[in-house]
Amino acid sequence: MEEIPEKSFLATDKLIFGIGQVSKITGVSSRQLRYWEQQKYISAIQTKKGASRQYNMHTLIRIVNIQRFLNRGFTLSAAVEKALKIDEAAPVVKQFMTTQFKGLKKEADNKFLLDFGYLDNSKKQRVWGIIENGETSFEIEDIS
DNA sequence: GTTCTAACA
DNA sequence: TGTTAGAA
Repeated sequence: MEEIPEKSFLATDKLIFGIGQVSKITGVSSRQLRYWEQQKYISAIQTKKGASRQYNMHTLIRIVNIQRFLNRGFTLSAAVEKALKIDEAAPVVKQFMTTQFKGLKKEADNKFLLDFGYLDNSKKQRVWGIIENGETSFEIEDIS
């Protein structure tokens, strides 16, 4: 039997994409990808000589983020800085959500409640994240 | 057929 | 940044 990794069921770092795949997925031209690498904005998996470039999932996501900011009108260098902030925030947000997110309640087709657990140790109030029609907000429920 | 590097009507 | 060349 194949052993299943405990931290994540998908070994995302082992998913690799060629430059053509990345270009089609992200809409970033291969010319741009090579230029960005030259500018040290992104990096391909260590490869020999003039062999074809391969990118891991993290780099793919990074490329997607940079492209999104470019589409919003940012310059390349500004887009890279924005993407870098996301790279820093992602693991923190992930840790917070995995520990604090308790479950999901579907209240209607267009309304979901995210259970964020107790507000504090008094356990007298519960925090809900609300998402309704694309709008998000918080709500505190008093527990009697 | 795809990707690489280098160069530029 | 696009595109093109010749090579791998």
